[in-house]
Amino acid sequence: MDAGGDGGHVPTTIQFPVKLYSSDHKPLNEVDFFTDRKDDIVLDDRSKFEDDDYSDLNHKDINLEVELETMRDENRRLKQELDLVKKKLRKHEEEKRDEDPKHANEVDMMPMPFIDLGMASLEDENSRSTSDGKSHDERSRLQITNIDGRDRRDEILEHVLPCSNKVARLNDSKNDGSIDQATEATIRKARVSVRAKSEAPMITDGCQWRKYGQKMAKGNPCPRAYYRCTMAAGCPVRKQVQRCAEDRTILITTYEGNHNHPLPPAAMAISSTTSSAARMLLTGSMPSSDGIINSNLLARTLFPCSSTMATISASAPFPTVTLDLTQSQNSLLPPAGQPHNFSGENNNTALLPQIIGQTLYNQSKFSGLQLSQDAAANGQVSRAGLADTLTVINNPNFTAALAMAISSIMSGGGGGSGDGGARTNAGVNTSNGGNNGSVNKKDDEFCFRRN
DNA sequence: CGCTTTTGACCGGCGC
DNA sequence: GCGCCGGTCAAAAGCG
Repeated sequence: MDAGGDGGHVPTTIQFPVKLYSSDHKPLNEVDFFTDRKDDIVLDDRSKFEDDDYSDLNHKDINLEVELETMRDENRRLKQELDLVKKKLRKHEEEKRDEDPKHANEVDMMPMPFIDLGMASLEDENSRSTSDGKSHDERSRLQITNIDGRDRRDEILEHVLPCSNKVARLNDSKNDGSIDQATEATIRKARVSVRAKSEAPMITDGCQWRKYGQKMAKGNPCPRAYYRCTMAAGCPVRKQVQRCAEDRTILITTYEGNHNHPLPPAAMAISSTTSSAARMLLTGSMPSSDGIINSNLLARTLFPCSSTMATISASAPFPTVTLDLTQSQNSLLPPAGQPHNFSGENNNTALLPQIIGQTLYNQSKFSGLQLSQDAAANGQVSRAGLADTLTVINNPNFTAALAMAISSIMSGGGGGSGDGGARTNAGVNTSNGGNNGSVNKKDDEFCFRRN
């Protein structure tokens, strides 16, 4: 995300709502995705496309059919892979339970092999909370490599890094740990941007920052300030702060990187959220431009109760998640002139953790499957949405990342009450990348906004 | 005096 | 190769 892109993109909204049904017309959210029925998912497009309509399918439609079929094949393959992994996991779990009953629930909590989710603070927490003394990172690697006795990291990596052609594939890095480094490098490039109305020069997010630079960015009369985390020596986390060009009351804070030190609870929520979002952005993608769509699905999955909030730019080299709090400012943010405080130290505090916690809480209840009730009500469908959905739910990293995100929020005190209403307008917005004379043409943004 | 901020210079990536 | 641009560095200045 860059200044120009932040500064007033007005995305064109194209809706791709979708409701999924299994082959026996059972709503998909009631379907066990980890059964064979997953392959039988069909799109309930009857409300939109009558049979006669298919005769009018143009080449794009046909291409979509081909893509969809390809996607189904891929899903079958992934499912078989997943089944195999599940069997191995069960076996592993049983063996582990036999060995040491106190580990009995460990696999349940992390039901799939997953890449290091890498939030330093969470790793710290995990390492503290586990009795075997292994860090989360260590255990992740063990799971990846020991599930069936062979190294599966390449396969998993295929799910993690497909969205960026510029990220080196690590075919030669099976045994030296460089996968983690490369993944981390990619993750570091992923950014999370928070848009919030504020008269204060900087939002209070619980961390200590030192300003190390300021630049005028093209297309924005407001300077962009660069900050580095100073809570620990060598902490790689940086953030950029800039006012929106079109509405200077909007403060845009862009975070990049993962802290290498424990965080205070105040900073924990936003840090883990940005990290989780960034990782989900990267993990929920496909090898083509469709990856962007998947990322959007993640956005509306991750933030089901606030479709105006989540914006994801998945394009390389800096995929970016934007949390737009300006839409809900009246109820969520303190009055103009007061610094925003996400630290949970006063009455209106923990706002961001609350938002995120609530959305993740909702997500945890709906498992990411009840994606578009509104869409179904409107009778709108999308084949791209189907492929999109199938890929995401087939991605082991999705669940793992989601679980980690949820656990991070819960442990960070941002659980939120949750309204249970995972409603979302599954609108996929596309901007032309020229948002307000965009500085960075590399970011093609796909946004969600309530119409 | 030590820390932070400011600000011009420098560097690397990218497009033409 | 050149220019543009974003990002970073580091010396100087400011501040408590």
